[in-house]
Amino acid sequence: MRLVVARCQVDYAGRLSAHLPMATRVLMLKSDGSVLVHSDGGSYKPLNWMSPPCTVKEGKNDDGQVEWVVTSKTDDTLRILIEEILQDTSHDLGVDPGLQKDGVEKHLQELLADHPATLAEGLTLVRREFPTAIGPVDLMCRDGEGLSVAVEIKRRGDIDGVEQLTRYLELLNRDPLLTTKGEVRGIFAAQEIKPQARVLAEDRGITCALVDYDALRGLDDPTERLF
Amino acid sequence: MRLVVARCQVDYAGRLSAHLPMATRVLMLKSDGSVLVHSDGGSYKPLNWMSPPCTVKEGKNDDGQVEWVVTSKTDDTLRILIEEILQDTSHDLGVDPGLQKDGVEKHLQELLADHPATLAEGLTLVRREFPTAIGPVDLMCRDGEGLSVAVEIKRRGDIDGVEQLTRYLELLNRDPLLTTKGEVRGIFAAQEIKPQARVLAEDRGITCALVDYDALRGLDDPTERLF
DNA sequence: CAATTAATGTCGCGC
DNA sequence: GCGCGACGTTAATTG
Repeated sequence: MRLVVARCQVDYAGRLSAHLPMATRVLMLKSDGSVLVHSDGGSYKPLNWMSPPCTVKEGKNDDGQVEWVVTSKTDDTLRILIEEILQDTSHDLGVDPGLQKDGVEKHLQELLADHPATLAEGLTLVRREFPTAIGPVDLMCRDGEGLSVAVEIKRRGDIDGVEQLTRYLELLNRDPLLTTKGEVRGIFAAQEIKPQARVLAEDRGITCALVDYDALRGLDDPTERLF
Repeated sequence: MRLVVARCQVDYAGRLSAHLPMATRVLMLKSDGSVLVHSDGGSYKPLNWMSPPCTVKEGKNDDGQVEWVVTSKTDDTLRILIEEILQDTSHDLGVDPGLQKDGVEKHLQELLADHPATLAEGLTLVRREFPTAIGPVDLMCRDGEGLSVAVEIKRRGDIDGVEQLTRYLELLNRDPLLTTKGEVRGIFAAQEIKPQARVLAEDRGITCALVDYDALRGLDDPTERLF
């Protein structure tokens, strides 16, 4: 890992063209050849970058100025013209042991699979990742009357999720094995449901269920935490 | 902007929980309080981070080790336990003049608006950003027989774009002014069309059009480039 | 490898 | 400020 602070100008040509005027920035060169150009603001996204695999070539342009040219196999090019270097350090970081996550959709699905009744009275799990021709339904359940219920789980429930569940229901309702006692119902479960999504869901007869992640986690054995 | 290279352990609690074991990493502290934790790999996304606005508090934990606690208004917390600092430098970068872009969907829309006939024989432009109750249609056109044609433009055509165009068509076909000579047709134009999207489009009677960006650009005056 | 889907997405525009 | 869609989305997972 090499960290360079420099006054530089950056030009990118690839899927689009982009240009950064001369200014002081931080250049992060990772050991896989990738390059990040950061300013003192914005969020974690660099102003400009090159994704690995790529190679950096240090040289001089026609005017004798230092220029780095970063190229990838897909013909993307990042050209960094350097006017002045304020810092240039290198460190051996070694391989990172990596990130452990807890609380994403997969985990939410596990919790709801263990406690389907929190979604609707009398609901029991039939199968997780129930397969259909266009992809798996997050949870397939059965309610107290023996009716099939398809559950789509999102962390943030927006209109796309409702469309997705609608497509599943359309398919599932063509299956005579699932509809013996009546139409397959849909439940749209999310930690947060956007108003538009709620309206669309109700319009399609889909039930919305707000999920309380912390409460669900509380139902589980506390020793099961990752850390 | 402060750059720190250190052996550290990181824990994040917020919308999810995440944990990074002790290892050597780069910590980037931006002047708005945001913090990025980078390893020597991955792509431009840090292993962990805090988005602005947030504040960093340097202190010591119960064992007397240096600990940074980054907090935001939304109760997100990033805890960085520092074992050893290998580098610690600060620089005044000033405000970045910012990025200029060229070549994204907007530009694609301009090009297709200038050359609608590349989408379908005899197509002429009626209006760009044709307004409907649920948002503007990218291009509203008319074909050789005087039929209305709605065009949705994407760089990458996936299923969402087809759903979007479907919703537009549903609305447009309720307008008697547009349907005097027959139903409004839909064209889904993109530089790349995913198989799923193509199937769904055909199922709904929507025509798919692959757009050749370079060829289109060739039809235009080359002096119009931004830089 | 391609395709599909989630994301602490982020970013920018319009209302 | 919220809602919505684009993004050089990126990144992970699965067939």
